[in-house]
Amino acid sequence: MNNIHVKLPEGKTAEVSPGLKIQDFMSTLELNGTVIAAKIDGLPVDLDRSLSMDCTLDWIPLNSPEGLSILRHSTAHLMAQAVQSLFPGTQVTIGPTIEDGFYYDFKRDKSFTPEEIGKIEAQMQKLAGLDLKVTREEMPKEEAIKLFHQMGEEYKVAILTDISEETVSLYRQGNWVDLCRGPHVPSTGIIQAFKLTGVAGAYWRGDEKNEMLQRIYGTSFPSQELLREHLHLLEEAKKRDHRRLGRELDLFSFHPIAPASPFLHPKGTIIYNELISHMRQLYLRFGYQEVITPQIFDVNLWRQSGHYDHFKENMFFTHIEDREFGVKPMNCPGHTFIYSAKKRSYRDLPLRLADFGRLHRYEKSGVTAGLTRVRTFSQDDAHIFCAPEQIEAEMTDLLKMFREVYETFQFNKMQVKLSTRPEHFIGSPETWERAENSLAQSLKKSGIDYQVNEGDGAFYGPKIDFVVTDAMRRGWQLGTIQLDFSMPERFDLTYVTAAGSEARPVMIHRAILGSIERFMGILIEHTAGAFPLWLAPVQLKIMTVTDKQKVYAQKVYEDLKTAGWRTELDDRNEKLGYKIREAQVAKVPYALIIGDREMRDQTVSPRRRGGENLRSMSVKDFADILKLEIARKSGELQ
RNA sequence: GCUGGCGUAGCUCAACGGUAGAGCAGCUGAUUUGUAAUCAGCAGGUUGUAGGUUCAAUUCCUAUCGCCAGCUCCA
Repeated sequence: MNNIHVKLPEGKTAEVSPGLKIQDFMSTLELNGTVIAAKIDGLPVDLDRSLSMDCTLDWIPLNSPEGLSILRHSTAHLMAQAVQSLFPGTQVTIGPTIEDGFYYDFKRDKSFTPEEIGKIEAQMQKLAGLDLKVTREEMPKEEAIKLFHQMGEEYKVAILTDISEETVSLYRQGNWVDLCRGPHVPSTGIIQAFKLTGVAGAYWRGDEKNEMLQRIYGTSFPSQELLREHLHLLEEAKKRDHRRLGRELDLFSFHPIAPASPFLHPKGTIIYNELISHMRQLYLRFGYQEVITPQIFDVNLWRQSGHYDHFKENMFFTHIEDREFGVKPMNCPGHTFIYSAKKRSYRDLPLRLADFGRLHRYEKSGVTAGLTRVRTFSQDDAHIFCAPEQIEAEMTDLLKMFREVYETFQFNKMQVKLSTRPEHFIGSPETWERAENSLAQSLKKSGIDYQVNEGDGAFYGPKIDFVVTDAMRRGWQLGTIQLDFSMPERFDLTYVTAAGSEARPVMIHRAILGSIERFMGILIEHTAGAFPLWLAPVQLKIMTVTDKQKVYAQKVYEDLKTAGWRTELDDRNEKLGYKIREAQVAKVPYALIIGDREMRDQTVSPRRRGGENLRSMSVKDFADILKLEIARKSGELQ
């Protein structure tokens, strides 16, 4: 038989005899690092795969993203093997790789206790220590169904039934076998550094109508060191958790008396109000008018708007004088009444109404979390009533505004998603198409890259969602722009065109920060609580070195306070280092040190949060620096 | 809502069938201090709530509320 030609990375070609296993071929080469799988013509395969024809061969090293994913998938198998050896009768279902780890869902009547998780980990160590060979075999689907049926693995049978291919692959390690596409590590000994990180219930096929399975989460790394690093990173993220910082910095609290409803403390309220006043400044520039609308409406409003049908289980209701009222979960229906309070002309459009009104949504217990999912909140909400032909111009303005806002908060990476017509929709397909096109058009015109989420739009119109990346490289969906043809219809909104005929306006729902509360939570984690000067609840902390400077410090304090700076005075009889530390821990942007020298020269010595010392200067000079920093609204991220 | 875990002083945690202890924070006093913690003393708790088992419950059991991790949902 003729030899075959194998193209290797870096352009080399090797001639090998057909049937040679990749791993045997590998041993003839000098490879750097650990290769745990390979690619034949771009398709990932196991190392025990035989080379049968001319091909291009690539290596998948353990420390590559693909290699890591294979390692984790194999670790999931190792875990499943451990579970089934320890708890016979437990059925396996699926066990995919996820970001930073993997999970495996099991069918077992009892859930796994922490002690059992420990045992599973130990068993995994043992199985890894045996360095079991992981081998692939293929068989006809029907045969596999029989096999898994015999084994009592009914979930695997269900998965197999849904597979369209006629041949499926199985992986064996020791006496354990699983249905899997692969590839996998060549032997279990490669799996060294792993940890099981959690247990949780999960519905079979992600449907809450299905039975609940027991999910075990875990993660796996090429080395103990990398695993430790990862766990350390998790610890760091915990330190930035806004719930923890919210308490430590005295920003907000929660109480069982009002579940999932934040109490904003004075310092948290400053941030909240600064965020709103920041948006108000933009509204002035972008032509918005702020309105205030009722909190509670007759349920008929919610019937008319369609929210009652779709979301009544998420609304709060109250009954009085034989009328039923619903607490508003959103502002838009209220705004239609301002629109239609008088006869509108095309000259009124676009009409941009902004509302920071408090909203209440009954979020199911179990889904709420800190500030990021609450039952009462407000949004930087606005509705733009415009003529259909104005959509594109409005969009251009909006995109500009969105970008500007996110840049201010140093969310420098922004991902944009355009969601199109869903299965169930209202309005005509033509209107939808026109709307989707104008959204896409404006995005392109503004030079914004976006991805299309087919069929993910709201039932009343297409939308654009904005996802930003924070300092911990986590994505957060913040803003949204939604076109709405339904609400103007339902509330019979009209305007008189230039030609004198009646026409239907379009409504654009939009929020940039989204929920202010949630945005605060995200911002706290993004900045690690070290807010830029303009947002900092306490901007300056004046501290004396000894009691001798008390009077002068008091005067400096009064001056800065009168000038409008949020200032605190620390003239306690404590050592300077102690005071500095407190200010630093409280993440106050500037500490102003006042000792004998400053008193003599009538100056202050500013120290920036983080340790940088500025030269001594007069209060006036310092205030100028502050003003500049405020004007830029900038700040370094920690 | 579902699965599991956890509720002890303001915070972080200890004690574990014999009615609770530390550090930090707080208060008082001493110290007068120059860029991330001076020392000493004092005070602080119906052990989330309600039942039950027991001679005795913070500890064991049940229910309930809340929080946490996921799942489902998110106009």
